[in-house]
Amino acid sequence: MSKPNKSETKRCDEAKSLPIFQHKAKLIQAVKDNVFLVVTGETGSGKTTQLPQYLYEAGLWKAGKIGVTQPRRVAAITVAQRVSHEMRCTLGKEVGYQVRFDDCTSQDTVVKYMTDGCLLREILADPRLSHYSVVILDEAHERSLNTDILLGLLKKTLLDVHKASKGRSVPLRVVVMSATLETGKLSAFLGHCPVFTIPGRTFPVTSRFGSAIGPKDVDSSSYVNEVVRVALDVHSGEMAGDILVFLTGQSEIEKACDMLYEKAENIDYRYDVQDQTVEGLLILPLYGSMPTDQQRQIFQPPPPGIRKSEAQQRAGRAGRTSAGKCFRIYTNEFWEKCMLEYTVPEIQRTSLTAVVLTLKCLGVHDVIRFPYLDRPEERLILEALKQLYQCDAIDRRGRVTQLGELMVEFPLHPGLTRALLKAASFGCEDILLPVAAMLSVENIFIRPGHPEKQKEADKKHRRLAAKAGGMNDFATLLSVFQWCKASDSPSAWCKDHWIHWRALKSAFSIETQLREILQRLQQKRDFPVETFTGKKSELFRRCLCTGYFSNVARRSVGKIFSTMDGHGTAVHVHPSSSLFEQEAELDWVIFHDMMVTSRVYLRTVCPIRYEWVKDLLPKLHEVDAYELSNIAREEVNEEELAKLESKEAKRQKEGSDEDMAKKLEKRNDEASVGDARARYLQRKLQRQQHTTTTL
DNA sequence: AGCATCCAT
Repeated sequence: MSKPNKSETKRCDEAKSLPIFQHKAKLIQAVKDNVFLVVTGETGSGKTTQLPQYLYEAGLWKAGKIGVTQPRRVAAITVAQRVSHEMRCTLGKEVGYQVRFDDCTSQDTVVKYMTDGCLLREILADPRLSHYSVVILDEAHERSLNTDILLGLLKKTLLDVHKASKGRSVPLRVVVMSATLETGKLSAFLGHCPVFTIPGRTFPVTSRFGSAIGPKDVDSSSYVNEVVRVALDVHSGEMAGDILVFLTGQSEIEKACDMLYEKAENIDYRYDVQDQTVEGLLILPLYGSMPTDQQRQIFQPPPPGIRKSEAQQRAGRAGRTSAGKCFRIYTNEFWEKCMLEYTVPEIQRTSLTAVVLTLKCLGVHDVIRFPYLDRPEERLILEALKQLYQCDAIDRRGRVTQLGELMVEFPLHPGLTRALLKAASFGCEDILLPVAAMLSVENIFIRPGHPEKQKEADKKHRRLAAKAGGMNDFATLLSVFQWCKASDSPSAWCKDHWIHWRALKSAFSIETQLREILQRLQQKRDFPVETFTGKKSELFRRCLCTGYFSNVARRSVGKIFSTMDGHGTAVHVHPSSSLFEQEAELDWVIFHDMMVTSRVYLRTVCPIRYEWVKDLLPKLHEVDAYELSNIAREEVNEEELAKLESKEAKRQKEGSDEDMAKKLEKRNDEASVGDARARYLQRKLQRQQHTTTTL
């Protein structure tokens, strides 16, 4: 008897003992009978691993692939591994996965796990998803931006029966899997589709609050210490059993592991980032191997932004095999006063520029009335539309331009893509590709907590910036990329210069990916080619200006800058910038992003000359954003439209010689008129939306 | 004079 056989049998028994197994036939029927189906069940009910297998066994794959999306890469990969194991096939054959930089699928793949972003990319190439028989959106309650967009797209495409049958012999089926809390809302959104609940066996969980973290400690960043302290208390004071600890990220997990190792070498622990409901899960078996129905214990730190709904869901994990206890490290008062009920969905708190371009490229022109599960503020949509117009991705009627069709191919913020394409048109993409990649990864500069080491790191970083020419943070990023890449030992180089090697490695992969996309697009006949006539030393910054001219700021008094986006926000150069303390020498700058902490800071900054943006700046204000979303033509009457057009003509006549800053101030009044109209339209839309969902 | 979330294409 060989070991693999034994474990396979065990795994098979495990699958049959899962709560979902008893509902197999009914589930398959429910998927077959409905275009939309919501499935809910506790973590561990087996819905993620088993449902796709049931659908496979039922033969759905013959009509097209069974696709399953996950909000996170690790989840997509590890679930695919497990399912291929359970189905006894090689990963990448019948069962595969696709995440960015890692496509483990083949011609034979019929059960495909992937990130939600990957499926969105696939829809761009094949809007009808003609290779799929069923798409399962998993973890919909997490409300990731891409899952929300997929939900809206699939609703829009499939609820329209006419469209659904067009170009497809078998209608696509959509299963949305979610935690119990969100199912009513999801069902209503999807035309009141049925909800299939997999009842889970759960045992009572008693929760108790801690004493260390109260309302005054909202910013407490050292909560890991408290977690470790409570873990050790539970370890020595409570009955035997497993302990689960929820932590916010990889670095917190590492920190906790280090501390535990220092304080209690005898504890056997491992961490596991495969769990789908948390970012990191630390498992501490207390006394060697445990019986399975041991009392389970959990405690929850208050990571910045954790919500009551998430905390409650996690506490439920303690009651999966027997009664359990949940130890929270924060006080009852903290729970009452500091924690929100739910997370604001990502779609309502992020820049929508890239998403709106994707929608437009998919033929969704009226992006304001797109069916959003939770509608983002109209202001955010209009802002995205304006930015797309400004970087030539859409024309003034809101139609995607040839350039926009090229831009959507890049996994970048459209402004950055615009700068890259400008450089490519001059044949100098080599200076922009690394910058685009470096701006796509997390901060590459390490800043240790230890004061001495911090000084040392800051010094090294300043030296790098100076060596790169100084006074241009974009150029610093380019140089760091090139130096590291050219080094004999890139990882040692990073260590020496206090640079995140992991971040740089991913910047290298991203640069390669961007280069490949660019090369593919350059084969096309309509790829823009231009000749640069200015000074060679200005080429780099001129390219950046093409993409970033909506991020222009001008120094007003002292170290205070004012943004030129019409808001006139007072901003400062971030202390990490090579332009910090050089403000007196500056006049106009462009910046990559703004960060709000004690002040509004500009991060990644570069000085420019006013002449470079002079002709571009009026574009920030000359257009009516409603028209960009195709709403003006349908909603505003003829008279209003005529008024708008004459106003626009007047603006264009104003010319650009007058002092830009003064002009922008003047427009604040005009903006308030626009706002009033925006509110009116918003109300009207809400009424319409209400009618749609209650139909 | 003073810097911080995480995930994803």
